[in-house]
Amino acid sequence: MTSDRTDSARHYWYGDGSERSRSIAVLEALRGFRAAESAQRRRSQISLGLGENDILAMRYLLRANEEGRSVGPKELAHYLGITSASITVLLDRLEKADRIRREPSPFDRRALIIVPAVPTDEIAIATLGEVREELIQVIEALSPDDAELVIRFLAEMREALDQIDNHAYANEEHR
Amino acid sequence: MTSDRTDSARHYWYGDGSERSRSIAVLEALRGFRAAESAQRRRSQISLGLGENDILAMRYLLRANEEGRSVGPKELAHYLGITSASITVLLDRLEKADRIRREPSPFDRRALIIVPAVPTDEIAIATLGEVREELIQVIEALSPDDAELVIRFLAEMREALDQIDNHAYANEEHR
DNA sequence: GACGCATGCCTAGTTCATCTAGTAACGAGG
DNA sequence: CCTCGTTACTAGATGAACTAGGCATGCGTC
Repeated sequence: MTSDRTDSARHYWYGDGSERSRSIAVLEALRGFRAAESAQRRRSQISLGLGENDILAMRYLLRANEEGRSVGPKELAHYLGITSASITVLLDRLEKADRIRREPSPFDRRALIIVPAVPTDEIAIATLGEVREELIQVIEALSPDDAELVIRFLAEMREALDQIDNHAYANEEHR
Repeated sequence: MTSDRTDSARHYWYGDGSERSRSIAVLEALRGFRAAESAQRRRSQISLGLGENDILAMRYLLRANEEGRSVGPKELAHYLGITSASITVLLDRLEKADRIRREPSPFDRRALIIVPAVPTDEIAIATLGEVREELIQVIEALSPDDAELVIRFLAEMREALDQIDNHAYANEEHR
């Protein structure tokens, strides 16, 4: 296994106007946003008693459910990037809180399918959960076209991330 | 086994064209990106042995250092949104790994200043660290103006987040 | 100068979500 | 039947955060 990978294009520091330096500036901005967001999340003590991964899991499940697709623990674990042991505990939590049910898979008696036990609107709640007006204002300052651009950019970044290690559940089809 | 991938069926239940729904779509996109990013981070086991907050801390320190500003544990803790107890442990880790030194503050003998003990280039490494070409490609597909827009948007979101709970350290490093 | 209170960092002990390792049941193939 | 890989779970350990409290120093007041 070639475990190197840090050898690629390591041109140090920016300041010029190259594409590379623009890319780094964008990555910096993303990371800065992430830092601020998780700091804010910690400061406000995660209101709903739902952890980060719990919310992400519910979003994934509800969306899959809307598409008529069923999801098992393994797929969910891979999506979240956690191990099979962790997903079991996570599902225990969600099941105890009556947010999901575990049902036997009709095709494979070892496997489960996870059925969300809350209305789809809950996605909105989970998404909005702790949204502050301050953020909404920043977003609404964007023109519709700009908002569209931001959304598309983030979605493409997400897909790129998903494809980095993920050969099992994401067929490529590069957009 | 081969479960279909759901590609962008981004039809939301709130599919009107209102400003509110645009805002929610943007928040969704941000959260989706975050999900993918942290999953990816976990999958690739955080190459450097540095945790998330450790990297953010080093970035903050190195940048402050470049600006000729010195940072103490308290400020850093507030930036990361963690407690003073946690920052002590974090600094212990970084100091043991020879990434920082603790030096007495010349002004206040109770206080410390934290001096990064690695070259500034390390910012680039910390930023690029696990960056894959896939992401760079997405970013480079943006026009310069669009990249500018994305950066500005993310910076404004970060500021909004900082201001939600944060009245103390409103230092801005926005360049 | 000596007191009281505030501040900055650290220590001790706990909690919580993750991990690794190992187990039981099932599916597919010889 | 056996064997091997897969799926979900259990048990115990780890690590990074938290709360509560301790010491030293700084600063205002007498």
